[in-house]
Amino acid sequence: MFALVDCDAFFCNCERLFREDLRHRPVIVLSNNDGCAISRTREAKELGIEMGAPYFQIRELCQKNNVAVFSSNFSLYTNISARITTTLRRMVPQIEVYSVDEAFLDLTGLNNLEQFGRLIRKTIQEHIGMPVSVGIGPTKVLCKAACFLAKKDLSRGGVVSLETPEMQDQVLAAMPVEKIWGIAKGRGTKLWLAGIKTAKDFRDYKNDQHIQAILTKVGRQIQDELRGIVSFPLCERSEKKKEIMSSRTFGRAVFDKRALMESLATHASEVAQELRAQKSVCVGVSIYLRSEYDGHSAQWHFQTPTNNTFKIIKGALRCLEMIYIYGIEYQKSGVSVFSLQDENEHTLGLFETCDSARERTLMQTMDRINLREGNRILVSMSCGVDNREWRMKRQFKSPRYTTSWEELPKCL
DNA sequence: TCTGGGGTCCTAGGACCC
DNA sequence: TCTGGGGTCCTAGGACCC
Repeated sequence: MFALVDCDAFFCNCERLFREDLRHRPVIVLSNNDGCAISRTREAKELGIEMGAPYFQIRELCQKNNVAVFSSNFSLYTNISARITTTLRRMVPQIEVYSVDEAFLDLTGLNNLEQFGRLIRKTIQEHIGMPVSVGIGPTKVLCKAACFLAKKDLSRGGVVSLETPEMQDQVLAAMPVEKIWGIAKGRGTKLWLAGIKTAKDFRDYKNDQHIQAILTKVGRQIQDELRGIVSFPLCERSEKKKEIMSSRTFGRAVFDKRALMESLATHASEVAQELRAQKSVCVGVSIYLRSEYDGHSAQWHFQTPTNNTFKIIKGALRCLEMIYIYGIEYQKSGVSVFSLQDENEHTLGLFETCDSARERTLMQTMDRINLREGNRILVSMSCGVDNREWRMKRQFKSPRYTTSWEELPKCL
């Protein structure tokens, strides 16, 4: 048996720890540039503030209802998270820290699990002051389902156990399929089309091959977990990240290449620092730019096995340079980039005219969206990179494969 | 005017090899 | 004009998570 310990409205409750006066007030925490709400307390949810709601749309609502609004403070949240982890480690032999606000616990050998769940809840509340919900079950997916109910149904006191088949039946039958851990909109729609609407429908669906076909291996694993068969064992996560990214949207439109270079250098050194902290060496760097303005993006990769800040910055800047050259080359050669849009002006894809591979993609996309006669398709055109309004999203990534110097020859 | 940032895993398909 | 079979490795892109 496992347990999932999941903090309630984690970022908000971190802020509340230092503000007694906020205890009963609605609180939200905003993303970078105060763009949108990324954490809401129950009181804020009740006001109708959705996850990811743009702040400019809810500002008035917040003012009217005396909502306490915070910009995010990630170093604080990381610190609180570490304290919770330490407390949990004292209570069970093995835990897997799944994210900043969640951990799975191995409950093997324990009795009275529901009671133990309540003890965990009480301990974290007393030691740190953080409210948590606990879900207990034979697999991680079932723990998640239990936790989902623990958060939703307050009468359960924040702890739900799915130890018995009867409880599993009851909870899964009331759970829409897209609420299952690992099933979101994309997979949810596919299941819906197969007539599978609840978690119980999914668990009891007999045609495993069909699930394999529409949801691939992951879908089958999730289905097994719902049946109580462990597909995702508890694992102490490797401290070594496979990719390290630093990215931030600009607060305002950026046209200036120098400004891009400067912020790229800052990101590059952040990434390099983290890379060395985990004693890794990157295989290369890549950068990714996207203009929210017209949806165009550009990326470039550069192979450079290093952990040296200077070299990483240089690599990133070189990528940027290549993007500029690449863009300008496009203009010179007269190649146009077309974006295909539907009648609502949603971009369906970007295509170049003189590339057969892209043309194939275009055809496939046309097939996929099932063009019917009478559909209005807008084709807009743009080319080049320079003078573009780079507003969104400049990412700097160390590559997928990070390793130690000793292992380096293997990945070259 | 204003919609985050950081990750993981899987698959398809291309390039390449014998 | 015809055009094997089997394998590996890599990458882009999709889907999902918090």
